[in-house]
Amino acid sequence: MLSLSARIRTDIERRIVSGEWQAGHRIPFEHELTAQYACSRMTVNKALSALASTGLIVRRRKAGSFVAPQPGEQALMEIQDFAEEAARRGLPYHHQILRRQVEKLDTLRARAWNLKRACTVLHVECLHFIDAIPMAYEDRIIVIPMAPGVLDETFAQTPPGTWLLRSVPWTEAEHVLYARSADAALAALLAIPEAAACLVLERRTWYLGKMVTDVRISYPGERHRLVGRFSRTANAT
Amino acid sequence: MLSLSARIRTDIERRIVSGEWQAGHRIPFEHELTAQYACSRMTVNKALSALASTGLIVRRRKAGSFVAPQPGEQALMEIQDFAEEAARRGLPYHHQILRRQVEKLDTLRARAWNLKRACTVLHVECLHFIDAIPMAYEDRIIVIPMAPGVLDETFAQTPPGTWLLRSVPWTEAEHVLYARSADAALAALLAIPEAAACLVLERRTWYLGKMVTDVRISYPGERHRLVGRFSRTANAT
DNA sequence: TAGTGGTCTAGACCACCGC
DNA sequence: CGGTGGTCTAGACCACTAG
Repeated sequence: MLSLSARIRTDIERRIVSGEWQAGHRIPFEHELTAQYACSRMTVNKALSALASTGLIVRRRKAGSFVAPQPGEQALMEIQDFAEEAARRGLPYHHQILRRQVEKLDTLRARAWNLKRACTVLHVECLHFIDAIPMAYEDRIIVIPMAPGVLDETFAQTPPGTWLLRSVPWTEAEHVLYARSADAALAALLAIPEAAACLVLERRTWYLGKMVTDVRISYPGERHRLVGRFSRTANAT
Repeated sequence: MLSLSARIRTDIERRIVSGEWQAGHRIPFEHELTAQYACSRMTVNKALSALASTGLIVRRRKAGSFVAPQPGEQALMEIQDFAEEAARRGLPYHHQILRRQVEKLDTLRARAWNLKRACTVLHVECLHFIDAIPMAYEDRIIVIPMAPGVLDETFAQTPPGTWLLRSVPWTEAEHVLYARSADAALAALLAIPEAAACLVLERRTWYLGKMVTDVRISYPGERHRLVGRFSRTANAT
């Protein structure tokens, strides 16, 4: 049993994550929702304030409330976009697609990718360069039905991670971080000595409980650091 | 200019992080705060609800509102307590203090520890064992004035990270993660081959803008993984 | 300037739960 | 049982800002 304000909030949330209301879409005014749900303005305000505090919407006096432009990742989630990172540092970025093919995963191989069932996926490998130096090797599968349009995308212009962030909604994610020594193949790709230490980030993303993508990104240990910031001060009002 | 409900919230927040109100302390009832701040109950309720949603307090009908037992870390912050991790996995834990000495850091050495000024600190090195296998090497400095009582603590019973978590409040933290190859000394301590890949976590913690502690924890890459989970669904009501 | 969100009031009813 | 928090109402005044 949800409270009315919680129901209003989840109703709006669902429309946003489903893509029905895209970034920039204007949410009904408080007085409209008041009429729609037959409740007082305070109840609506509580729902919208909660959404604003999570960053899902932004509110402007006189203008209204709008779906926030960025799906708004948090902390360590932000590290994904290499092009953006390079731009911040004023360095040129490019990427290179090493593989892009549809694969049928049998049960065994599916399990290796943390999928429960056999499945048809798009398998992509990609190298990321910042200032012409290889900064990361990305090995990724994308569950095709979860990413409509992915088969029309070559990733020539936009690397797969960036494309997915822009095109596919997600609700849950998991990161796993560990260090390993580069094998010969990885060392060659990243132009580092064999057995050099690498930082490996595995990221799995779901939408409403269904796997969207599973990616393993390997960074040369000496060239990359992941940074996360935390604050315990509440971020309201 | 803070709103009244925000002021009530930060007033209570400050008493909690300062230690004036310890875990389990009962916060004044809503009607008491209503009288104290000469405002309506809704205003007080908004402040307390916000604190409850961040996990800083817990609220129980008929009983009242209480400072939450755990200071409530988030996501990757939780990885710090080895004893707890070992207990979850049903394995024995112990630690070994390799160094514990007061040091005067000159400006140069202070900068190496990310401190801006010369400073007197407690320097601690510690090895963590799970199931008798070395799981991490910890190299830490503690800014003595920020951790009252630290000079009376030998860390024989409680490792420094756990002691700090329990004894010293913090408001901001930063994590930096990277991979490196173990040098001879680290390899010997962790009982791994020289040049094996290690995951290094640097964590800096501040209280109201002043550095509390700076720690570098090195994990054998093959023996440890850091996991973080994220969800975009709001976690209220 | 008019309309929006930001905040607050002084009530109200209810569910829950410790006594 | 009585007191607490959970939620909601039907107003109100104000600050901000887009048009």
